[in-house]
Amino acid sequence: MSVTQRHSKPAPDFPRPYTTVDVVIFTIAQDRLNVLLVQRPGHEDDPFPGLWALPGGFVNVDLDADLQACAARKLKEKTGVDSPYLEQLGSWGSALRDPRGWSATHVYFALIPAHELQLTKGANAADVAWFEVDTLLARPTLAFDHGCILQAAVERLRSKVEYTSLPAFLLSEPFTLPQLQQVYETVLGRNVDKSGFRTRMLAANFLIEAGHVEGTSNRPAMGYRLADRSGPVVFPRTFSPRGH
Amino acid sequence: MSVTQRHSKPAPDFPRPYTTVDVVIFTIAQDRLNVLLVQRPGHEDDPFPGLWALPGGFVNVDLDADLQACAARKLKEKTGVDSPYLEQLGSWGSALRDPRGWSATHVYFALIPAHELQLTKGANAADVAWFEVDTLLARPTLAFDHGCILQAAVERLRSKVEYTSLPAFLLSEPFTLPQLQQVYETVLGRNVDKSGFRTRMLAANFLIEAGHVEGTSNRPAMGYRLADRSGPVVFPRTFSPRGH
DNA sequence: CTACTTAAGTTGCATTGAGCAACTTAAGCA
DNA sequence: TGCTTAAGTTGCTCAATGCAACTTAAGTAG
Repeated sequence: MSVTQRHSKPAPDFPRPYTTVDVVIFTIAQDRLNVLLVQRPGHEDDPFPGLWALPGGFVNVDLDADLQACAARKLKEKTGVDSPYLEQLGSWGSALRDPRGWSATHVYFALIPAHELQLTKGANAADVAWFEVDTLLARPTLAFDHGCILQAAVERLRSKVEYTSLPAFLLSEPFTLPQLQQVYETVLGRNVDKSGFRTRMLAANFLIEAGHVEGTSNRPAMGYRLADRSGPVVFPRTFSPRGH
Repeated sequence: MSVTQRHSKPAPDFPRPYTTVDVVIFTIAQDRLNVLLVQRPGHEDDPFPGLWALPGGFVNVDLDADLQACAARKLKEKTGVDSPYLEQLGSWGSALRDPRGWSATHVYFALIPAHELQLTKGANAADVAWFEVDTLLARPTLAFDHGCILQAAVERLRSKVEYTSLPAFLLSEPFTLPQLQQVYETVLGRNVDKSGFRTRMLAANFLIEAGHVEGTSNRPAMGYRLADRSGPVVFPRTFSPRGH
């Protein structure tokens, strides 16, 4: 089915920029923040041949009802994941970012639990891989302006982690408070106090107890699920208000 | 001069959505938050004839080096203001938001000091006017999805006001701390404590003393300028962390 | 069966910033 | 000279954080 419609009077026919959507897909693996990248085809006349890039592509006016749906489609194509946390990051558009001409990309970022996906055997599965974010930021050699975009995404994620429950979307349910704390510390890049952390999380009232989870060889921890998977809760204060 | 360039191999020629930029321009007038709107032409075959809309329009690939420059151009055309605070809000794109076809708009929001502009005698000056934000939000009858966009802009502004120095960009320099507090209270829609407010503002270290400002008939207040007009500072805590 | 280890979870205290309210200061004006 | 007004300060209470020590519940080894 098509989502296009009959036009009324067409708009004045300026040359139109390319319209694309890219997705910054984060996960945690081995206590590191990782991002999914796709290798561009090696043909000489493609832009940035062989370089790694964020998954994305042109908006398809026949398939995509809106930008968010387009981002969800691209995410599903690359990861098989269906409805993760998906938030708009912003848009980047200029005359020079794509050698083929004026283009604007609408960027979303997604959080998916580690191990919740198998990189699909579909279309171009071989060209898809996880990369450690810190490594990428140290030597950004991505296609287009995707290095800048990744940096902006990481900054947004780090800043929201200071005062929201976002990191919970990086864990599969049920998860324990120590696991959640570990994710916070990984993303923030510093340790947080255990007792304060627990007080805040439980006071924010977004966790539902889900029975004990067996540990390896010590006291079992309480498991939790999210009361509402549609979005994070906002804490009244940031972590470490005194500035670390 | 043109900002376009010679294409390398053209991209696969999908039908391209329309690409537009809209600007939500805020100011304070009579202790109310106001936004600038433009009345659409009355021709029957234009979309939303006669309705009020956010200022904006199609990206011009020959004039606009990038999206932010396009927003700055549109702002200058409507207000004559040159370099106010300008921040990207996000993008809205779908098959149905414009009856002419699939379109995506990149939205910016601007803060300009009250009285710093004269609505230009230029092009369509007669069709430009300020509207009280609270009134508009109560009965949203704007063109396209501009009602939703305005609501998102107000939410973003209110939320950032809780923990940044953004409201300072709504005042012309030099301004006093009581004036700044008044702007905070207007945007937040509630009163804040005087002594706490002053402590926070001065501790954040973004204000530079600029001599006393004469009052009407009472103790004169210290005037201040911004140390850095490129962006707001972020406070370590929000206002009223105990939740009002 | 008991003691040791590990990690989960709790408790107690000093510190700090917010909230509130009263107070002092510096101007104009009658 | 004293009143009015608004700017700016001071002091107290309260609650959340930061830090550190403590208790609890499991597995495991002798």
